[in-house]
Amino acid sequence: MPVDRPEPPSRSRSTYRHGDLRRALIEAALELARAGGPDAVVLRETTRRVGVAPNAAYRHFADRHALLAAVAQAAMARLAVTMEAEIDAATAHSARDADRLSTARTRFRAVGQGYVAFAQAEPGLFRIAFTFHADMAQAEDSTAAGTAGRTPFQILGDALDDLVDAGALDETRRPGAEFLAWSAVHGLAALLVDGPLRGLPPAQARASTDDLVDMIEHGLLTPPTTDDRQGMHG
Amino acid sequence: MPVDRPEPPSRSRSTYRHGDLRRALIEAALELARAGGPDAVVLRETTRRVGVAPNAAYRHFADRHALLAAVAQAAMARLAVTMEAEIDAATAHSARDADRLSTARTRFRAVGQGYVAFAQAEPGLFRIAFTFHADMAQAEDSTAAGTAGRTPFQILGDALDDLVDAGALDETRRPGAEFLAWSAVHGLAALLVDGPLRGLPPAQARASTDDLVDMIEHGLLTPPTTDDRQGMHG
DNA sequence: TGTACATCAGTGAACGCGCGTTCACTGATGTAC
DNA sequence: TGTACATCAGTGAACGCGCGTTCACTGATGTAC
Repeated sequence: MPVDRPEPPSRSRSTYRHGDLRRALIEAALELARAGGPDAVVLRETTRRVGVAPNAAYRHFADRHALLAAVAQAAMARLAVTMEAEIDAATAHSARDADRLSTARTRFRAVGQGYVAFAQAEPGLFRIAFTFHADMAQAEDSTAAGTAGRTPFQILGDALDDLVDAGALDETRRPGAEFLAWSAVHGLAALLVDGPLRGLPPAQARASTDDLVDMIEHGLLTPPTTDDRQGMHG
Repeated sequence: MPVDRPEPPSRSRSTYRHGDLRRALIEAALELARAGGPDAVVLRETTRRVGVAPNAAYRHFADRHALLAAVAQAAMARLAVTMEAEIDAATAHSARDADRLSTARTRFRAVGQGYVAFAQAEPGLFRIAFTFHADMAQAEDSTAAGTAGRTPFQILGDALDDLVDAGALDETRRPGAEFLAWSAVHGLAALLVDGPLRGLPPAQARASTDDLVDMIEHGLLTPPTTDDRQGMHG
């Protein structure tokens, strides 16, 4: 029978020394980050929560920074999950009578909503994801965890590609569009997390995000006119 | 001869005990923040740099947090100064043949450029300004330092008002426009400071900011169309 | 199947460090007479 | 002008704390024979 392989690691196994200390440490550290951001991720407290000696962490992480980096990566993965879920929910609603254009727009909007919703719901995780970012734009080692999965950056890029395919976004404006859209949405998220928009009710945050996505869409849609920067060159 | 006075004080004053310890501490702490962000602002190191006993700080600040808050306020003031300077430089260039519209646009663009330039040039100060923000949107105690001066938020608001006055921005879209524009520019700044755009050459950052401001202008200019969110309601 | 052995995940104790904050003080300053 | 005094900015020493990291170790595990 295909019984459990001699595999040491697993969630609730008592077969090995601990089971899966590395994963347990990351999860405990994630809880700390959730509550207090990057500064709250303290090695000793992490091991304490797992019920293990402080130095046991050094079997799995070179030092505190390595733990931080792993937590940041996990936080980024959670952001991606939230975004995917938001996309699924939004497209499921409008799947019936939606044409290609409106579907692409719905998806694009959901990308922004998911991003902002995560930042507001999990400010600590959002902050650590960017404090120790592992070059999110490059999706090189995103396959490390095996589950592959799109990064937030890839999710955004795909949504923009959809807009192009649906004819909502001119192909000539596609290059670099990620960074424009990303900046706008990230800025709102940051102001909600760390800035003067902290404490805004989620409903208002959603409305603001809608307005912001409108601005992005219109801004990206409109072809550049020649005299746009005349003030700079006059 | 004007030999060194017995003065313990800072600049050149010999009038009082130290002269102006509070200001000296804030300036030393600003240097720490410049180099290492909020976490680098350490009370003991601050007093050490000023050449004073650690507990001397408690004559001027209730605790470390109060020092941090003062540094954040000073950093925000420096951001405002950079923005004002950018505006002055930009409008001086185009002052000759510029009409009202292009002047308003130039000013608006300079607001964004100044903001992003400061973030890139002084990431440590930019970060502390927002980590311990004292409700920047409310300009209540901005007169505390005596120099009054507009806050970054006010500068942005005034630039938007100019756009409305010049006819570049529809009055109906003015309310809330600060937060849309601010989000976009702040996001780019944040990605440059803390995110995957870190290390982008200043020239490219300027170009990206121009693109972003274009997007904002177009996005704010275009009146909302009724079917914009059909994907959400279908 | 049983035994000897190598591996290496987690232990226990300790380290040096720098931190924020407190206490009772001291001595230069400005002021009242 | 001179003297006594109150003020309070800065001192010196100490505190308890929790941190990250190191060391030599131990003992359960998987493996070779």
